[in-house]
Amino acid sequence: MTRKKIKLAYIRDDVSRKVTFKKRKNGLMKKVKELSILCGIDASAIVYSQYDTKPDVGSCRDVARRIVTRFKQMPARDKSKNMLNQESFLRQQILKAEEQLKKQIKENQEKEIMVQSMRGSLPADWLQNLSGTDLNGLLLSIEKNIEAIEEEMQEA
Amino acid sequence: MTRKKIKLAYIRDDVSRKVTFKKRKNGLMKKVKELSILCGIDASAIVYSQYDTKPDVGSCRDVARRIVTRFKQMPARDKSKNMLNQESFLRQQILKAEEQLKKQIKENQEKEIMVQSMRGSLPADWLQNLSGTDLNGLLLSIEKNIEAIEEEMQEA
DNA sequence: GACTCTATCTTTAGCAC
DNA sequence: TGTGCTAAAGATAGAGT
Repeated sequence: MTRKKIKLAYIRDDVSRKVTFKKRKNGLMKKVKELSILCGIDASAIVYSQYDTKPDVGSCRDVARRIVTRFKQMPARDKSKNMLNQESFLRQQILKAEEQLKKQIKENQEKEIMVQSMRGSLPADWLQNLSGTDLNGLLLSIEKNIEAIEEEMQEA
Repeated sequence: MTRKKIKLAYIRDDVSRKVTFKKRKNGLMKKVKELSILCGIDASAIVYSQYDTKPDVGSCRDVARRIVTRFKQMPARDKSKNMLNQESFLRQQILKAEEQLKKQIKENQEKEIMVQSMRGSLPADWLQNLSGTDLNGLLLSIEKNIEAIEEEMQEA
């Protein structure tokens, strides 16, 4: 039995790539969950792949559980007090965020067109996975990567 | 030296929580990168925390590199052909996604109000971290968790 | 394919500086 | 705060079922 370490490079063999993907995706989601619990923070991982129809999002149920637990533990009067104070503040913040979001989408039109073009070089099976819901996440990840992509294009 | 295993629970001690956070965040980002490279897929992790002003996003430069590499390797005629075909298709998809996004935001107003209220039970330092940019991500993560939160609330 | 097993590799908790 | 160390805990590659 040779259980050696593998090189950090694209796995050519289809079977072992898929097996590795499944194992490591599980491992990653576990790590996300652990980090979230241990440090009391919100963390999530998003994995787009040919192997799943939808992008797999490791969000942590325990985050929700923690929020609700704290809410239940609060005395009733503090609950309503807190609710009212925070609500107006957060309402404004969310409205502001929505405006920014729309503005950002508009401003990114040109960039998106460029990215769309580049996506022409992706495997066809990737494109088949693009459903309406997937695309929101796709836009997010493209946005995150867009600076790196632009740098790479400079060198071309 | 006692290097024992730790329980999977919130670390009370401020110092060791922060140290653990830093170490594990690095580990997580490394894992994301490895999965992405080994399996040729797009993966990213988002970590919101008190320790960083902005949410830390582990997107993979190598994803961008791979896209551009494939693009450069393509014969010129295929490039333009591919660009045109994909562009119109993806343009439509993106427009559709934008509409859905706006609609979704509107529909989620009620849910958001409930979540805002629940956020009243969060530590004050979380709230201080809410900048305009953070909120987009926050909305995303709340959206991901909202079903879990609602289930928890049923039991309350 | 989806499990199990386990030798080996990798991550990290607890310290020390 | 940051960096380094190391033993133990944990993840996983390869193989078998």
